[in-house]
Amino acid sequence: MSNSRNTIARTEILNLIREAGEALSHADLQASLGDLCNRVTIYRVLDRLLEEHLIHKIADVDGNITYAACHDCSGRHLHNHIHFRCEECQSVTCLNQVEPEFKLPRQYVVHSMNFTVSGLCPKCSGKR
Amino acid sequence: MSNSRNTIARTEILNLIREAGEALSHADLQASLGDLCNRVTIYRVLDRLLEEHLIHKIADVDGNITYAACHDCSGRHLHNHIHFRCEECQSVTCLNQVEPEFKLPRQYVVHSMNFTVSGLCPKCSGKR
DNA sequence: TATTAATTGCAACTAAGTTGCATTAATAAA
DNA sequence: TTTATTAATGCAACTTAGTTGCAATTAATA
Repeated sequence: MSNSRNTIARTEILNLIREAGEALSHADLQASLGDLCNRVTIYRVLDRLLEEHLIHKIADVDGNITYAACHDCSGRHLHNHIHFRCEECQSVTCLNQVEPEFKLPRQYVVHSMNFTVSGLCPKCSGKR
Repeated sequence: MSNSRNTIARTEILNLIREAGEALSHADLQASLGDLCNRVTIYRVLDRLLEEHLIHKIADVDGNITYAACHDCSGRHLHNHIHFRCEECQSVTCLNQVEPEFKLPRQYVVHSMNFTVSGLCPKCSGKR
């Protein structure tokens, strides 16, 4: 059971993230939401949605943070899929079907992963 | 040929990064350097070292940036090894021997990668 | 040694994220 | 339905991270 409340800001932010074709930054959300809520509220709602495993956080190699919807994280919240950041159109997308394989020495305990590849997305590489 | 100059700040920063057993943040460097140079200089030296492919940049899932030495990047500067961030001791290390395997759809053009796994490092997982 | 341009320090600035606190409002209980 | 409880919000102020312009300095070359 959750004591998280269904507020307008929460509903709107979750909808925006779920319906976006790509991962959204705090700035993206703020632009879309206009004055529906304060920018601090956006930070706090994002924190809650992360805790509730409804969204996940993505950092590219420069530390830029974006957020994308979780698809099936009720059980485990591992997100071992690859994210792609396009250097041309700046979009960040989840490649849910691409799971990297790797093997760490036994003593390492893995809690979470952040795999981001940068380059040109299909749309932008085609334009060249 | 390079028109980059061998200054005291550059030499010291590169030494610190090369001799550290783990990746260093701007704050780590500033703490070690004391007043050897201005904090702005550290940012600028790091940018130069990145351009010269002597170090690489690592972002963990929270967007925290650290820097580690490159080992053999004269040819390609791809850094497709895994980085591990320990949630206990906060250290970030390069696992140079661990290269993840994955396959992107053909249209994607890859320029750089950022793979960071978080959890407990061998030292900290042993203490439990 | 003199010249040139890369590098630095400084101050001021922008951008990103956090905190405390009074107010508002979603939910559960009466 | 009304009331009580406490999660959530707005606001202002703050911290932290990184950037920029410019004058002064200094490494490297001639």
